[in-house]
Amino acid sequence: MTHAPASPEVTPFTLRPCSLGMAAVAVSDKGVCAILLGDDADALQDELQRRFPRASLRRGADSDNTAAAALALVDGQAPPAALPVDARGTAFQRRVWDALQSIPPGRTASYAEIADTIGAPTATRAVAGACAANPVAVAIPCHRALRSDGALSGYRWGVERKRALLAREGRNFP
DNA sequence: TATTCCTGTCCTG
DNA sequence: CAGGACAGGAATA
Repeated sequence: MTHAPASPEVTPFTLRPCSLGMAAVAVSDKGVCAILLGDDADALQDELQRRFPRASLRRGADSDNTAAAALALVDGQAPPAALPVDARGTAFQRRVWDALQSIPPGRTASYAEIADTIGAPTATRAVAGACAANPVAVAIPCHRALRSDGALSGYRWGVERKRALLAREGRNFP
């Protein structure tokens, strides 16, 4: 993401504890545009501001339906309706994110398999980079991407959260 | 198993 | 515009 998204002046967001720690959820007029996880509320807000440098963040999404659905998803509940996602990124990143969306809960894929799926079989490492750039945790299931040898590898918001998400979906790791 | 090299994309100076 | 960082993977010894 070279330049700032030409987002509207005001981006409503909400910040609250969840089963995975603290979650920050921001919504645009097109859907949820950020789901960030962490431990510290202030740090999360800083990260949100870093992702949307031109947006003036406004804390007021607490009663927003989309934000509520996103938080339900983070807590492991099925959202009442399909959750609209507004994931901004480069063309390459969106191809990776689309591929991730096609992995059902309880299943996983290796970075190499994803690279193959999007037609860039030698770009496995770039795929990992795109996963790390995923702005919408859980909604785009980048936690279902594993290394070819089955190892958990890494997770932008902590390997422990990745392990917890996979365990919730029925996959357990030592 | 550990080391080394190759890899594509994105960010920063 | 160049250089470096990286959630990988394959080849090598």
